[in-house]
Amino acid sequence: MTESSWGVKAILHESFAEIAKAAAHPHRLALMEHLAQGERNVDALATVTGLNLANASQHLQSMRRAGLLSARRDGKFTLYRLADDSVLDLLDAIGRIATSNAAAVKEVVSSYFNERDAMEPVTRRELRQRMKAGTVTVLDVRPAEEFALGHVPGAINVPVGDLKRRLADLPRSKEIVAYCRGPYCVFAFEAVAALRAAGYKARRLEDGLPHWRADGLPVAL
Amino acid sequence: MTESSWGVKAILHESFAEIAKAAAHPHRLALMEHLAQGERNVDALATVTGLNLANASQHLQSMRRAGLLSARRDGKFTLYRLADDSVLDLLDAIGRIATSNAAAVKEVVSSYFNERDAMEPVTRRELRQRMKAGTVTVLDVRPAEEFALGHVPGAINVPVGDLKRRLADLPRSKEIVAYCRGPYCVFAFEAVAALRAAGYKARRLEDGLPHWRADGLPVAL
DNA sequence: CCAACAATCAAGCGAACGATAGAATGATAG
DNA sequence: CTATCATTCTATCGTTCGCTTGATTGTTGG
Repeated sequence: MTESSWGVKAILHESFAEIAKAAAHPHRLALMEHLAQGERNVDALATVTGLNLANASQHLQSMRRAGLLSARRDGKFTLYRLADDSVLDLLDAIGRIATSNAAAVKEVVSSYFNERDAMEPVTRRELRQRMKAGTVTVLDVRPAEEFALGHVPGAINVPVGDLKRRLADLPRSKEIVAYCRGPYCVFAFEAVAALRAAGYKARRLEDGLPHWRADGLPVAL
Repeated sequence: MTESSWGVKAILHESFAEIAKAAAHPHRLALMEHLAQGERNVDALATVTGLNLANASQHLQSMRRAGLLSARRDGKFTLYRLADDSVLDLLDAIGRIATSNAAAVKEVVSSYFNERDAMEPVTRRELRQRMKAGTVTVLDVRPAEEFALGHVPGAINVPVGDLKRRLADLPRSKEIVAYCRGPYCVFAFEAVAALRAAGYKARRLEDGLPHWRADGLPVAL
């Protein structure tokens, strides 16, 4: 009985290691960040991450084998997506360890969080209430393709690169809440900084669309 | 502004990958499982995991560099421990993905969970209440050294290998709740099975001591 | 100061990984 | 049925990883 547990432990640790290994590459993390926004085909993912097609395909397959992704065929496209919301938890856990224990990350984060209180994010709960009350403008600063895969209902899509030239689209009367891909997507930080510089009252939403969706909150298409 | 974010993303993904990589090895996962029980020196960890000393030392150092572990010197010993409770979250997230998406793990888990309802674990909250009411015997089936590093107050320590010959130490009147190192430590499953075979009423505690401690519940020494 | 022990360091080896290019497969549209 | 496009497969090459061995550093106790 206890002899058998030797092998069991080994099997579990080996399986766990395969999952961690599948997440343990910068390119694969980038791919997952994009996949968290919604289903995408290989070519689109390769383009957006700047990877060679075959290379992207191999990374995606290795993550699929490990159980991080699932794939389905649609016509001549292979559409990949995150296997599960638990994959988001994994990414969150890694991020939390990084922000508290990795020097490089602490530095980057603090350079974006320099106005500590001011950058304090709006919670999903709070945003939901203020949306109902109509006291806030929601701004989605991701690229249009990602916006198209799902966004916070009523949000305005202005990719961060277009923000300066499209300030006129945004009402000055209400506070603006900006969001993007996730807790470590810098677009929302940059957007808030730019908006404030232009005299707007702006804050960012905690995390991004993937967490909003995983929380069971409504998503518009 | 948006040009700078290219590099920022790369830095973050690289740092995140280092953390995942540090967790992505069966031996390192085994080491962390033991460290979750409390501080240990290199030699003790090498022995308990069956690793060569230098090898264990190298694995521990790589995890320390990645921010998963911290170390302190005590006399001629180097005592390692988990850097943070967030490391437990990482291990949990990996485990959750494994149980839902990895074939090998699903098989192992289902073989231990074969009596689904019967194996349903006791929650920490429930155990705490029943401890106060005195309606339960708590059984710690980990090795004595780990018990010594901290255990649920009032728990009886009977390492799983000694269980059959020490059944007399356990009262038949109350239900027994067994726990060990964590959600994937098989000792508690085996103990519950053995106890039931001997006519006891027994269940296992959800997770193990590390989660009990991380939850802020009292730990005795 | 020296002997004993804990841990790390340094070098070397085989195995696994990651990227690339080119061939092969699968699916659709004419 | 063929041409085309999306993706995967195969082979290759350089790099990194993991383990072992033996030497080195650091700390304690006599």
